[in-house]
Amino acid sequence: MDSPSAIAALGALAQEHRLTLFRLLVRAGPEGMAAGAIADALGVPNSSLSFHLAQLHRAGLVRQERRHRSLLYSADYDAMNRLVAYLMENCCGGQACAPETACTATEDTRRKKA
Amino acid sequence: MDSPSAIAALGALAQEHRLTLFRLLVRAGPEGMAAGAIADALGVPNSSLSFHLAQLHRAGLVRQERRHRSLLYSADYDAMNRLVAYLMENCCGGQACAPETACTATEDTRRKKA
DNA sequence: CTGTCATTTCCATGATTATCGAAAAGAGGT
DNA sequence: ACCTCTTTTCGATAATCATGGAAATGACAG
Repeated sequence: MDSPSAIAALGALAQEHRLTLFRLLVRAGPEGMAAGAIADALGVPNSSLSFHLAQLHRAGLVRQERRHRSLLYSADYDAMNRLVAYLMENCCGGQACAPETACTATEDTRRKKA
Repeated sequence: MDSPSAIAALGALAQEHRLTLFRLLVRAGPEGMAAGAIADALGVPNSSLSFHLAQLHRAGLVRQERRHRSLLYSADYDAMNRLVAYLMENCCGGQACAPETACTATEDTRRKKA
């Protein structure tokens, strides 16, 4: 993870609707949710939601996949973990701290479920 | 951690200088750094740096403490950990994932060092 | 090929944010 | 009380971002 990517990701999350949306997708798991279902859940107009989804997608935090007529969006756990690791990098000069823990729903888990 | 606090924290970090600054303080450890030393390290004018430090402070990510004539700023590891936990909350519906790891330089560590 | 459903793009408006020089404010030391 | 060092506030400018209705796009079923 480099600085511009981290800034893009943090900026994408630093907005009421997008933060709610991302956390919704984190809870939803690797299967994700359709754009319409998300719009219903958040009570946000379609055009606004599309804008926010695009922001999260460009920031690399969210994946897009077509299923029938819908677009399924899902949280990218790897990206989230990389972002967290970047924030905590060399914490305390690397002496006392070594977090490195992450959400375990990686690509492998996803393939199993799918 | 509630949503407005998380948005404030994420927004504070979503800026080139502030992200660099926060990571600098994370590396610096619980002792922190003086505002002037930070300005030198980042090559940012004093007035700009003060603005960014205030943003991080209002977002609760950074602590302020006077030492002689200088103001020492240090990263608030607890706040960082709470933010990360908020992001990953109920990951995958709480089934496969339970990260919960954090930087260990908490207040106790700080008191020991000080 | 046509109709329909799901989603995105366009566009104008209003709101927030970053920048940095100059001046003010706060804290010690003497 | 005064001087000096450190940091913050002020203020104007430029840039970026959020919003939502209307129109366009893309995908599938019949």
